[in-house]
Amino acid sequence: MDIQDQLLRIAQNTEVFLGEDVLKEKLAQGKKLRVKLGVDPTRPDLTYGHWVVFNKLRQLQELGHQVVFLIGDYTTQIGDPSGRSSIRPILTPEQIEENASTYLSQAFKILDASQTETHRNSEWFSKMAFGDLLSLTRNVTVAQMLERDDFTKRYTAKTPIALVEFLYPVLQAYDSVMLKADIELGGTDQLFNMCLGRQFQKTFGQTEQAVLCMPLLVGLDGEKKMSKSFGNYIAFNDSARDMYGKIMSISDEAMWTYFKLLVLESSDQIESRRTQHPMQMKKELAQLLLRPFFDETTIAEEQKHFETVFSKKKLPSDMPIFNWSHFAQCKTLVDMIMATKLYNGSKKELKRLIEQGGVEVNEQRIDNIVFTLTNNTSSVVKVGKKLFFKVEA
RNA sequence: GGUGGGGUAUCCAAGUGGCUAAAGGAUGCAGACUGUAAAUCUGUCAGGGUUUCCCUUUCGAGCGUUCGAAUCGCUCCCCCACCA
Repeated sequence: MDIQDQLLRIAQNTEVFLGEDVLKEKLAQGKKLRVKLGVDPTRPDLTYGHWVVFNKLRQLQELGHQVVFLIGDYTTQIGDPSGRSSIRPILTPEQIEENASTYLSQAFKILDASQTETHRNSEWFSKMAFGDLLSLTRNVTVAQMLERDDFTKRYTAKTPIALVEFLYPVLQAYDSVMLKADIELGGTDQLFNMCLGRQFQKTFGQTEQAVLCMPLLVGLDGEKKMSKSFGNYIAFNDSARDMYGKIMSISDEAMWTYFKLLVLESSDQIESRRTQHPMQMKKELAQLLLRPFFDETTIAEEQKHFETVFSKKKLPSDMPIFNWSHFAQCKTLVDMIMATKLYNGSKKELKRLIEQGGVEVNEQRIDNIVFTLTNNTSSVVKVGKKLFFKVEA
């Protein structure tokens, strides 16, 4: 592939692309580029939000470049004080290792493991002398720090910023120096840190890394970025059923960005999809997005389940079964539902749900909270939109 | 270090002695309408019970004043701003 095409490929879907000239030169020399991605091992569960970044890494692998995962084990041990999560417990090295390996095994569902190199930043930071850290911090000014978007926001909103938080960008930037990164990848929220990496590399006499910011994938609510802390995510570890259901529940508008960022379809392809029924397109999206994680049979089953339960409003073919003996202590239906442990709200919430018509027995709505099933008869109970179970004699 | 302002439920935020399990938003959940989309409307949103009512816990933490405290007093913890 010629250099211009490679650059186009690299730039595809990026929100920010800095350092194109330097990159072009390196490509002209036929250099195998080192592509850095920093990984925060506090939360091992990956979401589709990460997929956007992995897609870019995979593209770069396909172009023959070297992906370097940096596990921020050292920075994690200090404990991330950002936002309100300052209470977050500091992880032990064992936990960090475990998280890191979970992270990688999930990542390799999208990426080629054989073309990936991993490092830990404890390799250099654990040996670093305090004086060296001090001279690193000399390279950055406070005004510069405050320019970082989220610091600006927090500062003007008068929410606290801990002093350590200023060190994070510094450490991350130094990682780029140690890894001799040619490209660093991240979400747009990483822009500042990655630019600082460029600055540091220059100070250390290296060529500046190119910076690629991938857009943040919008979450299930259709507004905020997909993130565990907002609860609007689809996780790589979700069950096929959850994944399918969650994809079907995204908004039509968000669906097109999913096609673009996750499936990597061109705008022509997406335009032609727009002319068709959105629901049908969403089903296709779900199929495409489940493929790296599940086999075709499972996907087909989940599609069928979805159609039965939600489109036709019929009962699902499989549901948990409980024997009557399980409910020996139960007086009312409410007690029985609680006894299955499938409902994860309070008893009071469940009663409210019944009062509002959210509970059915044998497809008949229940409207009083003292409702009782006839002993030793088989019934199907539906609680809310998604929870079903069967009671058998 | 000095001065001033603050800490209320998942989040934002009102409330300065009883009518307050605490206004109003937002989010969530359920119902209607649908395509488990969006929009809209309605209800609900601390826990438990023998459920037109009763009990328990909750307004940063603790102690106190009072028949009665989110509200008043004392001590402590934390945050913000300005000045240094």
